[in-house]
Amino acid sequence: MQPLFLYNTLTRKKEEFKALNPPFVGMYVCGPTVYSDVHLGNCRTFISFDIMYRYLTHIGYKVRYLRNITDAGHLESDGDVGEDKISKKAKLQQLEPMEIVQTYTVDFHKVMELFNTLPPNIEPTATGHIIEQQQITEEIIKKGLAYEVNGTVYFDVEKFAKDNNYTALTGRKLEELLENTRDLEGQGDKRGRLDFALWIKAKPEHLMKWGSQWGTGFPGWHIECSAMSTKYLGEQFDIHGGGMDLQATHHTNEIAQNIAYCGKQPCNYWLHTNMLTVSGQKMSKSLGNSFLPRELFTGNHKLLDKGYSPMAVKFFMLQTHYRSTLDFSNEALQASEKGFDRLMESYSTLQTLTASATSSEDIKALQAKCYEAMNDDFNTPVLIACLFDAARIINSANDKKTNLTQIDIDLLKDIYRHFLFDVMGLKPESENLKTKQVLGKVVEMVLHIRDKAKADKNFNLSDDIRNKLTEAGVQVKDGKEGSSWKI
RNA sequence: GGUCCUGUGGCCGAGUGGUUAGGCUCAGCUCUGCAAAAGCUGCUACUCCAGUUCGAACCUGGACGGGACCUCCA
Repeated sequence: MQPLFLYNTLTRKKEEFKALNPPFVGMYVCGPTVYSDVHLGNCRTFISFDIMYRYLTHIGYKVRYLRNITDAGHLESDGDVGEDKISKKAKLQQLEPMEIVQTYTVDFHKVMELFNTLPPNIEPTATGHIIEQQQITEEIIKKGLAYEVNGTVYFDVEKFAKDNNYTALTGRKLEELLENTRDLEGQGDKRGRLDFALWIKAKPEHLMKWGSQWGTGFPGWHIECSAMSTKYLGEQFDIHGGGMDLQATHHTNEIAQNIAYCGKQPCNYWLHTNMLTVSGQKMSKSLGNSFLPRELFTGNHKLLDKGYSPMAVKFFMLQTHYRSTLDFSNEALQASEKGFDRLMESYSTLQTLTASATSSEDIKALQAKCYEAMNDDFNTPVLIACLFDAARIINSANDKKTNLTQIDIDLLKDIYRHFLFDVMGLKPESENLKTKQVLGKVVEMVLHIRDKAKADKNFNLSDDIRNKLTEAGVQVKDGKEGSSWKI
């Protein structure tokens, strides 16, 4: 087994990974809330953890990878004010809450498939684990670390913090947190300002609600992850992941819940992915500066010059380490797109190389560098740099400027297969997409010629072009702003 | 305001106390009927100030800039 080092948020250091029960590894990643389209930040996080999953598997671990679907329970704010996001949207659109959930879950899966990520081994839903969440809540009350007021159950943070390090994940001081927590209106019946809800009493108009010993309500924001990770990975497992924005609140509270429930730290390694930015600002739903994966693929967004294929976007993301912020720009995307094409082209070239008797390159060393990169906290940018070295060697060999033995050629094929395809989950662009892009350009060109004809008042020609295009299945529409077309 | 992270060449982005990151762009060369592709070469960077050190982009302190979290978000 390769010695693997990863950066642990809990210790703020790179540590060698030691599985609790090798070769088995339990990994939990906080999944999406399915009340609207996934945006790219979500995608980046899930792509990052997909690659960790793939790499752990590649070096021989048997991984059970869980990623939940949050289909209930998230509030507009952390108190008992606000509304369940899903039922809010449902009321807005006159739909059943589960209809919203279904729509966005299906869409989420489609997008993740476009990015060629593997499905998790288990993808549990919050609504499917209400009982488990209630049981944990009940147990925490029994331990004296939660209390019920008017049908809502709160976690007693300050009491918990007396015997436990509540802020272990952030390294903050509890006193400072207490001082700096803003005084929000409608904090309800909380005793402490840091207390958070495990179970929330539902108002009559609330759509998603369940019966419980505390009355009709719904689960709090953090409890589902504790419930589902415990159920499927046990009280202690290896890796817990999520976006950095979850670190301070969601994960901190999740750890507190688990310790309160069973007295154990839920997991050894906490991994956090950094944010996506647009023009230097965090891309987020609430800021409204996010673009949807589909908008990125089609280029149908005011910030984008053109569309980028899912694989080009993924490659772009992987050229930055997962713990660095990644800024989206047209230039950067285009640079990645070209680089990705070149890399893929070199793989085709590799298939046609003829072997020499001797080798002038050290392919074994290159392979070792690839492993070294991934073993260093999944450093995909360095891995990609190594693959570009491979591409240069392949192209040189193709130009007969360097020599490779058959053994080296086979080894290069292994490197591409293992790292580019198996670990990073990249794949050649589908012909379909490329054909479409080319077709689009051809049609634009024909229409450009037609515009010239129109300008010269050569309407015989321009009409002929339009008729022929229509025959071919391309509908041309002339508007004030020029011609547009669709298939 | 508090806590933390960060500042690298035209752009994007790795990185280690002394040795080439890599990609894209640009220029030149080789190849080519011309291009394209590919290869080679070049443009050789580390916010500023001070300190530690034989030596710092990499360590320490300060300044300035950017960002995240503290409030729903991956």
